[in-house]
Amino acid sequence: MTERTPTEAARDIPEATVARLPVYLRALTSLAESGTPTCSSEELASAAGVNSAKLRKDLSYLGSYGTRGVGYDVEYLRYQIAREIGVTHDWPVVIVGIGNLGHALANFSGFRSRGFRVVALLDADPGRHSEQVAGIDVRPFRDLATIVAEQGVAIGVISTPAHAAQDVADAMVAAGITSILNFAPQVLSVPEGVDVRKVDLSIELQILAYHQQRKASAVEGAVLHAPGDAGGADDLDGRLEAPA
Amino acid sequence: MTERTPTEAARDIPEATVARLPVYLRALTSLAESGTPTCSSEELASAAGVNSAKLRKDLSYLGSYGTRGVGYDVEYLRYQIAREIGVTHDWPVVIVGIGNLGHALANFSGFRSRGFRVVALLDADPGRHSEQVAGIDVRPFRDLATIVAEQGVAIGVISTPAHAAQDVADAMVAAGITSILNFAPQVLSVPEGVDVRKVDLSIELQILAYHQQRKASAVEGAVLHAPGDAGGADDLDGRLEAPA
DNA sequence: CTCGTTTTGTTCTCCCGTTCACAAACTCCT
DNA sequence: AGGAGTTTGTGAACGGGAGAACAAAACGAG
Repeated sequence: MTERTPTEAARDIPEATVARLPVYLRALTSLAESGTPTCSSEELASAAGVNSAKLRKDLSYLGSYGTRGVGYDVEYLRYQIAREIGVTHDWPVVIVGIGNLGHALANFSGFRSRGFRVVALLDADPGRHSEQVAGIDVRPFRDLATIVAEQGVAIGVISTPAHAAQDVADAMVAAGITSILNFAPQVLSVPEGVDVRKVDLSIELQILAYHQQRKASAVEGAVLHAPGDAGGADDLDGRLEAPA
Repeated sequence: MTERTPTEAARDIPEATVARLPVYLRALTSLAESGTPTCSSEELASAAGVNSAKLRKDLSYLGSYGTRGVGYDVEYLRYQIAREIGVTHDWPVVIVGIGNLGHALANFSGFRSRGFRVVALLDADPGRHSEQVAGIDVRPFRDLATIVAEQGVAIGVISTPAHAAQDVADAMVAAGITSILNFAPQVLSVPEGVDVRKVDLSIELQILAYHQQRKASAVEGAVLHAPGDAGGADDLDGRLEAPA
């Protein structure tokens, strides 16, 4: 790996590893707060809820930041991970769609403390433009392009109802945003080069329900529910909207 | 495998497939609403944002519900998937931690419309017990066991601050809940047989930030930021809490 | 200085998931 | 009835990630 400079880091970190780095970061932060100066891969792994072999392999993609026979320096490793995933920068973020979820997101302290700064809250509904949420004025959605350009925003959060999400995404892309976090239950189509991550509350519950159903039927051995409810699909109204 | 009954379905559906079934379900619901009677794997795949080969393979785990040369009957397939993941049942759910996020979750119409019924909102703070959220009274956290037993609750949602999450999880497990959806930024330890899924808002943003950082440095070729900010870790205050 | 202990970093193997490619099966048209 | 055109379902190749296992490296005791 031939000595890489601090700014240009390892070329290819596996996606699965990238997804775990923030977890390690949090565990390290917690260790640092409790005054622990160093930790072994075993300790850190258990704090992060993963296998220690996996942890060591993940960290090895970043470089050799540990000391054999000793472990990892908590502060040092924390900084290395933070730098790698970019939370030492300041990331301006816009949130579009200030319903219940948008409210919660705007107030979420976890964003601020991780280097994410909410620079604007946008909503298409003029009725909301008088509000202030988390000390930030709610502004008209059409101001998006201006704000993005002025503040150099690269990351946008969508917390609108599903039917509005694609339009918002299009506007974000047009304004120059290249990373989108989508909370609306809607598949977004975006051009090449734009990253979208989706968080879908009801999907997570449905996955749990699937496993729960299996656990239940494994136990009771298919005793209870009558199978023949052919009209069972009717209780699906099918509507799924993010909070208004 | 030798004619399985409706209730006890295919034995082993891959986890990755399970996670996509709700997406297919939503796409099918949308197609049904627009009056489409049948669809090809290509159409459904594009509506769901996946590859058509993957879609067909996923569906093949459920059975042969399509017709070669024709496609899938939208209503029929929708019901089959709904039954498979269990959303034809009614799932009572409790939400613990009625802060900003808990509010948003309680109001989220996507839960109700998918067969999830919020039977109780719980919070440890007595100050909230006078409130009503989404037409449901907020009740004391200590009522958890009673409610779970009376209503047959199997699924619990945690939207408390991180420091309370483990205690809540323990109480849920003790009360008989075996599926937990955790929004608190905290690794939960639970006994064998209990499923936990976590949704972590700030982790998603950090993953985006990582890729964004790489995009940026790929473009500007490491021109701008001065590397030598050794104190860079300081702007991480490290606190991460769910909305109070 | 040397040996034993601890813990990292890495290699190797296995498994899961994705994708390709094609045969089987169905419809429609003549 | 038969053939052309479609579309599903699946076998097989491929790639990436998980976990075990071990060699390399650091520390400490004597």
